[in-house]
Amino acid sequence: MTGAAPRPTLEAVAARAGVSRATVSRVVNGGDGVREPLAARVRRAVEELGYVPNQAARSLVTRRHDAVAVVVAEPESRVFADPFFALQLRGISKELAAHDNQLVLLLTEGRDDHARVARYLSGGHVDGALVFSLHLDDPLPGLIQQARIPTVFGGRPGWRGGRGDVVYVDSDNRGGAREAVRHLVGLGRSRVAHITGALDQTSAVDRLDGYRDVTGDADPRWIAEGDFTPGGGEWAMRALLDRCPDVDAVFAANDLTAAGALRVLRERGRRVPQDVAVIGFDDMLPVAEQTDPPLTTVRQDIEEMGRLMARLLLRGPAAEPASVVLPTTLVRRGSA
Amino acid sequence: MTGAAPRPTLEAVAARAGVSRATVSRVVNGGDGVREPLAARVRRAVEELGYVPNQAARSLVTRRHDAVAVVVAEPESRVFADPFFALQLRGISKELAAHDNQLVLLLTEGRDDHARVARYLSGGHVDGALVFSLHLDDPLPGLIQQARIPTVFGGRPGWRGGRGDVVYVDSDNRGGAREAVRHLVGLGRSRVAHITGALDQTSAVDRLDGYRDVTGDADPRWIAEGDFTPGGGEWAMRALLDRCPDVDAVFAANDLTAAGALRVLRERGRRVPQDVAVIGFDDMLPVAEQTDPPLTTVRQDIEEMGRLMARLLLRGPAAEPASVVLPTTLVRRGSA
DNA sequence: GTGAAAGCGCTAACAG
DNA sequence: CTGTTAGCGCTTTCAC
Repeated sequence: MTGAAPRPTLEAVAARAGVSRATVSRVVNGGDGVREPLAARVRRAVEELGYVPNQAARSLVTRRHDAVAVVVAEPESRVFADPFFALQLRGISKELAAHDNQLVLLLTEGRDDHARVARYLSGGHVDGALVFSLHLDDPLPGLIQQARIPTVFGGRPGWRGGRGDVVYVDSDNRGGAREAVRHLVGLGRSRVAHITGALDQTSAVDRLDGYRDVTGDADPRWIAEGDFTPGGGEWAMRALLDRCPDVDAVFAANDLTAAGALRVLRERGRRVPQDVAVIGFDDMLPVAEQTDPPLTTVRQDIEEMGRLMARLLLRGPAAEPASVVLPTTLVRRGSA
Repeated sequence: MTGAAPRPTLEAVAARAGVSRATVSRVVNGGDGVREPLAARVRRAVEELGYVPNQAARSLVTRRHDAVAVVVAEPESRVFADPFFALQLRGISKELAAHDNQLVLLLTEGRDDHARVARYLSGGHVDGALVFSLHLDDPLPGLIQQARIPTVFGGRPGWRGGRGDVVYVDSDNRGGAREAVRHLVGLGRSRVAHITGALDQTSAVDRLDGYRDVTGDADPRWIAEGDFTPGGGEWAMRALLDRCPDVDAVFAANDLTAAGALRVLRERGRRVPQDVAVIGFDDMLPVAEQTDPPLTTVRQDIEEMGRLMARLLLRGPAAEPASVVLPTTLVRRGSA
């Protein structure tokens, strides 16, 4: 494919306006230092010809692209199902727009795509990349680091051999988890269980660590593995009730998991919070406010995380690369 | 932001390998017509220097980008909630990957974004655009046509003044709707109602037209406006039952709507399909197979639509621009 | 303030 | 086969 009709060049505009290419260039890029009558003539010529600068040519000399790639190493099916990601993307989108940068979303599904994405990033199409490294064993982050373009990760990357100089934005998962569990303990609960998230994601591991920080070497039977989905929450809650019928509190790795757990608790006739107190994580309003009872949960500002990722990337390599860990806050509702 | 360390150029590789730039270029681009020993030397130099071609420079001369933009004129929130879109995107993604093209997803939310997207498309970053023009009054399609790059629309664009030469891929919404309603009539149903989709989308309008094709000038009270969501389906079904208690069949504009309608029917004690037969549209498996009873519905191959859009775009302006309307098929399950 | 000239890094004829 | 030579369209010193 070869773009449609030949589009007018700077040269053409210059000829039409009776000035030099340099002058047109100046006008097109803000117009400082060009006297008004001339500038007006140039603008008219641009208008008449429908001139649009060729970005490839421009980038070739400026080495800037005013575009940022967002790389998601997940099949669309998952990406598009995850409200968490949508929120983060919105934050990114807003921040980039404010800096007049174009957001370029690169989806990868499978090995072949990795190579293409790596090539795209190294190829000089974008000024930087925002990468979601959702899984511990994802090879993409490594590939991207080799592309040697400024990169900010969403969530602490957990890939083995992670070098020290990666920049990421994350919530204080461990601290938030601690606060949740402490709250349960403060409520007088002494048999606090935990339903984990998918343990190939650092967020799940960190929350588990936070739980352990408070409970110490708790009986491992009080830890049930989930996967951040309601179904996983149900399954784990059942297992938990079967092996520890006297559980009196549950800290779930996220709100969806908690929602699943709540369903099972009701099904088994446990009252929440009287018999079993439940705390989630995320504070996704559509979930947390709709459950019965409304969910006490650890809030993280997801959209802000996205915004911050973009900001960190755009500020360039000037400031030393410092990751940011955002604080979380406990939101009390009815479930604990 | 200014890309990181200065990256090696063709020149550098040529110097290191002791050949000319042209030779390196040949090797890098497939290597035909370069004798093996030389080619090997070049490859080693490329390797050692970590050379990656500068795409801006390449595009400047080839006028190709091997990248295609997918433009979605919807806020992320909606895009990411819609499984329909995810499926289409998957089809596109696969087809583009097969042709070694990079998919660049451009999201727009609000006026400001439109300008940026238009600029991006005109700026020569991509070889073409795939555009989802979901709403009748969307200004984006018009803007994009002005960008004068090859474009294929997803779904018949309904914008006023639509020129004749737009290329789009769509399902035979009208024909599918006709088949559904005819099926209901063939079942002996004589009071067939319709719950529409969001009528600012052509797909909803076309399905309504198909319904009318069969029912003729039916009493307008048998038509209730929905919005493609389960909630809308519930609401519309209630209205329908209130004003036409003797309704014996419902054609819903999509499966989600049908699912909502089914809930209300059960709630009101109507048996499906004995008292009221129900047909949906889409055949989204997770929905259609999970309802009770399983949903009879009009299937469209959504992923194939995506694939086709990409194929149409990639084949270039060679073949005359012909839109494609894919056939639908009625899938019989339990509800009608 | 404005223009002339020199490239940015690469590919594509065209010679040899 | 390989090297030489022109640019692609734009920005950017540097003179005027």
